[in-house]
Amino acid sequence: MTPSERKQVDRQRREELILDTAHRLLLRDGFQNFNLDELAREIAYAKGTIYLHFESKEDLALTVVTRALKERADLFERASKFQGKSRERIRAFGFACCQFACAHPDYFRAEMTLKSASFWEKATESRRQSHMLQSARCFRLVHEVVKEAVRLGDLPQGQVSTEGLAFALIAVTVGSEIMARESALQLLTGIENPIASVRQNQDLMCDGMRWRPLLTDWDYAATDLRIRNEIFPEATWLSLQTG
Amino acid sequence: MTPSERKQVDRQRREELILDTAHRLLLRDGFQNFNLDELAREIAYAKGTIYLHFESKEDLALTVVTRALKERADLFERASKFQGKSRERIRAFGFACCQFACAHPDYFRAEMTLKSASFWEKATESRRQSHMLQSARCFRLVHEVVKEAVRLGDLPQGQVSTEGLAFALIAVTVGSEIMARESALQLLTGIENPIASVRQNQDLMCDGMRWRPLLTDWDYAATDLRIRNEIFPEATWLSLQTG
DNA sequence: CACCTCTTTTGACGCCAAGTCAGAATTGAC
DNA sequence: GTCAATTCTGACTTGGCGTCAAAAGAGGTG
Repeated sequence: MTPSERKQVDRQRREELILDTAHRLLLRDGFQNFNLDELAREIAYAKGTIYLHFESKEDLALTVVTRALKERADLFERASKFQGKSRERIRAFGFACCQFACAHPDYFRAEMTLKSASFWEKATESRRQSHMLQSARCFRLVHEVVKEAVRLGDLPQGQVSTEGLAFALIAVTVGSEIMARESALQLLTGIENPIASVRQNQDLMCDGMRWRPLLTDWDYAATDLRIRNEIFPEATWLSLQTG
Repeated sequence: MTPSERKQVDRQRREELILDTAHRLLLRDGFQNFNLDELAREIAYAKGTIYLHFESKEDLALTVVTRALKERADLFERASKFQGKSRERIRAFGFACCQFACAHPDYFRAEMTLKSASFWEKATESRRQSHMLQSARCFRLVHEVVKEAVRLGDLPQGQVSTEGLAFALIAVTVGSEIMARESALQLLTGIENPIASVRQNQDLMCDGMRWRPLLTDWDYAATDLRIRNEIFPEATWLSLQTG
């Protein structure tokens, strides 16, 4: 390893230290209260050093969020490997969503914050692009399964394009994840397990599309077990649903 | 009118001036860039005066957002008056959502921002409560129709509670409204008309619940016209959908 | 090792905006 | 007209983002 290579590696390591620490502080305090002086103290580098890596507080926060989004896309990638009927395959994505929601319960709240114009435009172009790239990965993986389902005849395509169907799945998922964490709404609806609500709504949406086999025509609990065993052996939340 | 009554009225008027102006500036600049010195200049009162009405910048922004949410609840209230089959009645809420989305396209983005802990806790208790009150009004109005649909046998109730079904409708709506305004996703999905996407997804969700009459078994275009004529004569967006 | 140059890191400082409060202005009673 | 009470004000304090001149470090040379 040449000295200049070593420098690169050191720099990378430092960037990860910044990101890990920033992630922790962001979770604890939220973006508004998240403080770069404190971050500098925690990582034992000067504040100026942070600005050697990131152009602004927003740029840093976007990078933290994009890292989480990449995890999501990676989980989706794994989910897409599941072998089975098309609706079982899309169910594996639902499983991935749960896995992700457990690891990053506040993800979508953060995602919404950073999409406000005043935030987004303060981040660097390259970081915005890499966020959109991960976002597109997620969409494409879902869309592929939808297209295959249509091709196989499991999913009747009426007026709505395959893109529109993929969008519907994403919308119901994101909406459920966000709203199920609303404490006021939890009280009103009596939701105890946000994850179960998300999956329930995904099921309703798939049934609405007439994506076969319908919920009542197949043992999806068995599918879930297969998904866990074959794709996400590390998943721990599944017991919440049945127990 | 006594002098003290007149004072009350003046104060109220001033509060509305603040809220109207703040609303405009918030839309233009977003919460981050929204500046109280500028607001003070625009309303031609000193900054201190703003603090006679609101405890903090967050408190003010929450009040602006709550005013919009009240409009939403009022539209829902009107929608609930529609006479027809239960699924037509819930469709009137979908119509109200569109009406609201036209008036406040950025509403949900703002709603998400203000629900982050660091924001929410800086507003006064009473303003938080009045936000939750309007939120609950929206939920209850939807929930009433769901319960009635179950009672009438239009909506089979399986595992999911009526609250869960109402939640599903809200989740798909909010999720669609938020995601349909994501410019990156618009590109990927080819969504041109966010409003149409929202309604489409609501339809899919209702079909998923087997809420009768199903989309294919009823002329809902005719229902939409009735809803407009009878409940929302001021609506202008409906032509977008058919045209 | 001493010296010099080039790179990297630093943290005190400038600046902007939220929130405060002592005093100015206004009101209304007598 | 005077005075007390109320209302309003905007200069000031505070806190945190982002900068940049200077300090520290790295590496080469005699």
